[in-house]
Amino acid sequence: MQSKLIVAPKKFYITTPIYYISDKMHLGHSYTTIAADIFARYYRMIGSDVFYLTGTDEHGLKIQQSAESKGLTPKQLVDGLANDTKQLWKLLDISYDEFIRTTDKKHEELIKIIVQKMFDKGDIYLGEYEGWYCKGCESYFTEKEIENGKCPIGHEVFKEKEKAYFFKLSKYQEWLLQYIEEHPEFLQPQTRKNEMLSFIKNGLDDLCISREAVSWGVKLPFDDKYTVYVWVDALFNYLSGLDYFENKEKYSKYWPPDLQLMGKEIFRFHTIYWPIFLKSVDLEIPKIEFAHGWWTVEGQKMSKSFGNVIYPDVFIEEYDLDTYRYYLFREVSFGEDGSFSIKTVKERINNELVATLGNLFSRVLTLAQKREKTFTYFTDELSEKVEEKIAEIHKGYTQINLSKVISEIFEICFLANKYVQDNKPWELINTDPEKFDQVIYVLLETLRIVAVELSPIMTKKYKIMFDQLGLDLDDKNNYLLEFSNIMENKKVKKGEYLFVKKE
RNA sequence: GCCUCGGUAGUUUAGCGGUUAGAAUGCCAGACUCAUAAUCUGGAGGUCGAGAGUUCAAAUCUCUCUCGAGGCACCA
Repeated sequence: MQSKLIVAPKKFYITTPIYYISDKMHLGHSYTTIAADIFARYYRMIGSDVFYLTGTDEHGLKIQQSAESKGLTPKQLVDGLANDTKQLWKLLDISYDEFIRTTDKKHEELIKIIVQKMFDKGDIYLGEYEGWYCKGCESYFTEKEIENGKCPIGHEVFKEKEKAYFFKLSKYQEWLLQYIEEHPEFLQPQTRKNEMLSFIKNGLDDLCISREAVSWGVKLPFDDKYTVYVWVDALFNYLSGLDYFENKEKYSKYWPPDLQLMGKEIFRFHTIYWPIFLKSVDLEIPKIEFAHGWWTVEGQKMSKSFGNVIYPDVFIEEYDLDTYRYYLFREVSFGEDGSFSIKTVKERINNELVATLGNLFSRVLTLAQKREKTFTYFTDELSEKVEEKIAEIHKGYTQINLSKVISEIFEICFLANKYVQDNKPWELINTDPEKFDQVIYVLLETLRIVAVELSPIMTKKYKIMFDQLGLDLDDKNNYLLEFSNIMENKKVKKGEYLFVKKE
């Protein structure tokens, strides 16, 4: 798409974290995944070469134990769960280009090569790990996890020492600080960046990257008594997902990631370990790491024990997918924590989706159909304002501000509603048919732009909008983001309501 | 304990040195009838957490206090 208002980057590589698949994916997982999907769809639409990667993290003790208790092999267990996850993403209309699993052969191979590289470089050394060990769980626990000398399941823990491999994080501390300083966009939002900076300045300890008790994982290439620490394994999915070793062309086209989205709980791994690991193996650092907030539900922390976990598939059955995708990014400012409540869901539906957006479509299409003809290109002050909004929406994407994107789209709807009110086309049709035609053209073209701007967010409804506007989904020109003559000679046909009220 | 961020109309919030502090929602009144009782206009509602300072000028910068949220590692 060639718009005079927008400059599209040549390529756009966006990622979500790989999700640990011991549980069913909930609101939180879908939040990150849909956010990435919106970006991917937008950049694809404006003409960037997009690669969108998501996937699952499938190694570790939890999986190992869970499989045992179910009488399955770990691989059998994760195959089923990965499949469930893919099904859910399909239901949510996630347009990922690649679904990487840490149990994929290409991933496991890559991890071995990477770890060997780090080792050869001298960044990994054999040392001694000391921690609280639980014999029952065959695992070490952190100070935080231990309560009264007991592990989370209640076994007694003991201080134990064992040989283990460490990565020299400390060696890269100064480099990382300088890198962050020289790349102000690297870590966002600012408040999370500050936290990371103070964390680094407190001094980085070397990181234990081997696990002796975990057999379900990638073996260390230089010592197969151990498997590799989960975060080394997990982070490099962003590289294996690009087929780093199999397809250099793909890698050189997309690397480094332009935007990596995640929840704030794993920001540290992405802002400290990740760039340092990449530096260790001489790879380019991603452009932006962005941490979004957490959702509470009706003011309460979302957790299984409260029984208030929101599952997207359940929500969608009651409402619909586009409402879900819309609500998540309308209700809270991206980056902040948010509160999910049915009351605000209904308010958003009734006030915004129905009254402002749906009704605007409805009234304009009715008016347009009063003259049984098509309309010719015209511009006026509304078309100018709409173009300003197109630029603002683009800015919203570049600033990683999806709330701005949505509110600017609604600004267009407000402007259009007012324009209808001011011009009184229902009178013009009798008093000044020529003016009527001009007003309707401007409105129809405005609706087209609204539909286009909504398409990354509302992956189903925009199709209905296109259909009613007489636009062809497959015609690339129809997605143009500037005020154009596309709506000339288009036969509009009013159909079903876009959204219906919820009581 | 140390560090970071925030406290703006009933509610959610934008603004982060310069015209009467914007918006959405809720409330009140009016207009309109193309439209999903939708839309548009107007109104009420803010000592911009408290205090002090810097400045010609502060919601916006500095300091103190206060309330709230978050971070302080190996989370398998």
